[in-house]
Amino acid sequence: MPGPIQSLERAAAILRLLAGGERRLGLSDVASSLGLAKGTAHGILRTLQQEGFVEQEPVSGKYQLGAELLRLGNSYLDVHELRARALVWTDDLARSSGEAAYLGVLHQDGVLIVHHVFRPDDSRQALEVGAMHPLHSTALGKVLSAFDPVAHNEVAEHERAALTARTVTGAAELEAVLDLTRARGWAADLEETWEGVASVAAPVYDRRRMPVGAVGITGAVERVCDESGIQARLVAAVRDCARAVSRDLGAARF
Amino acid sequence: MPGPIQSLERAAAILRLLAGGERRLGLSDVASSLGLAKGTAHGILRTLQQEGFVEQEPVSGKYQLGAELLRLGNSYLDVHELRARALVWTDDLARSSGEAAYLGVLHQDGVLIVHHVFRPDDSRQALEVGAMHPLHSTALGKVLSAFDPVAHNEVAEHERAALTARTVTGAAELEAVLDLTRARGWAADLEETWEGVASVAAPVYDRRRMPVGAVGITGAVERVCDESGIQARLVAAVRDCARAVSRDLGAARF
DNA sequence: CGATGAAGGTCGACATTGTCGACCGACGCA
DNA sequence: TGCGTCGGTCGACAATGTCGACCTTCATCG
Repeated sequence: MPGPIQSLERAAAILRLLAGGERRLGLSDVASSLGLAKGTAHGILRTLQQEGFVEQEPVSGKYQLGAELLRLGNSYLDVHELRARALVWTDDLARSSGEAAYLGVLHQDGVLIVHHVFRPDDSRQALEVGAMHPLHSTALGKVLSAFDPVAHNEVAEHERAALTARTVTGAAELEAVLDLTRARGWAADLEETWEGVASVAAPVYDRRRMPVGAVGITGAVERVCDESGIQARLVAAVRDCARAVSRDLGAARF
Repeated sequence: MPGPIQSLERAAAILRLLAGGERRLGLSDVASSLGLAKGTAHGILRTLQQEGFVEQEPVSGKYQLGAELLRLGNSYLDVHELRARALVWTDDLARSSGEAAYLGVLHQDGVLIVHHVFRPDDSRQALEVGAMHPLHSTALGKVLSAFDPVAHNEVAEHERAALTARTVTGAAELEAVLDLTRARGWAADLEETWEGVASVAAPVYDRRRMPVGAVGITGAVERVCDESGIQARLVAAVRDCARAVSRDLGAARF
């Protein structure tokens, strides 16, 4: 396999640096963070700016991400087949469950949210499309970790942060949770990611019966749970939705 | 000014090609569309794939945009100061007007939607963050064209498509509309972009009193208009919101 | 069923291209 | 007024990306 293109790798590293770090970075910050000569970093930044991938504050000269990324990210959603198929079903899921519905796919070491339907009753909710959620503590993440071998590797190799007192961080305990998930075909998150918030999710399969994503709902624990855990009707609604999307994608009947 | 980096320009062109064109493109399509040797195109695509900016369908080998773009686009929103300041005000605007509220900025030859609050009452609305709207026919676009010289150049130089029977396409007529917009400080779109849909928008200024974006509302023409055009209370609500955001950004009092 | 063409991908020689580090002017601070 | 740091430029050098021929695979078609 021939080598990758150096300047592109560096440009990608710069974009990630700008995305992850502080709000705005100066040229020298970028250069020293990545171990590049200032001239080199400047050339890359200048080109990225010209293409709209980064913007420069005219006063201070600091750099930040550019609008073209938002446009391209939106185009990604348009092309995404899983998302297109799931649109109508997740809408129904949110309506019937009364909670916010999510569609996520594996991306790097997390769950990338590619669709989000707001909870029907309420307003003032932040949109989370494009956000990343952890693999080891969310219902979506556990489903992917349980059914997708690549996700399983990721969750096994990465540090698992204790986000709340209930987060499962031990390798053996997590493995047991994933076994349970595989056995029953769905996963739950009972205040393991955010205090007071619970979620349920189930896997979506493509035409070759490979897991390609997960759908789920998230809501306040007192609405979503009863004395025995997640309410059975919500689990059923989520699983029905996952099956419906899978069928839309061409997976064989269950 | 030293030259831009060739491989980066080409990579950006490939991403735009994938974003704009058909759903998926093969290696040869990409190479011939951009006039590149197959080997060259392959090297760039391989690197972009490695970085997550494009994905390759394992069967068929065709390429499409990758998930990393969505993640970075989302990070762009996090960093965007105008958007951060506008979040709460546009929320209020949607609530008080009962219509969907939008925040847009100039990007290339269009309006890039960076925030969108759903209409409060109804569900089943498509999210439009990341979408591009035309400059010459939408209220947001007219506001930007009227107050931002760069946007004015763009709208003057580009072809203005007739999206509906009411779209203003002539240069002189558009200029008159923009003059009116400048004079009264807001713009309207009465079924000039979509049949049955009207919108109002007003400009947002930064601390140096430079126009940096526009806020507006959009809704069915029978709800938004009365016999004299856009309802006065809606115009007032939009202008109040724009002033509030501008004040938040540090613009002097009006 | 073998020929054919077009697909994605690889390879190695070449010289274009991006990189490096010294340098420049501007700004802010003491 | 001088120092330190900032963003940005310049030119030499060779590392780097590019090109076009070539390989394998697959679907098509005579």
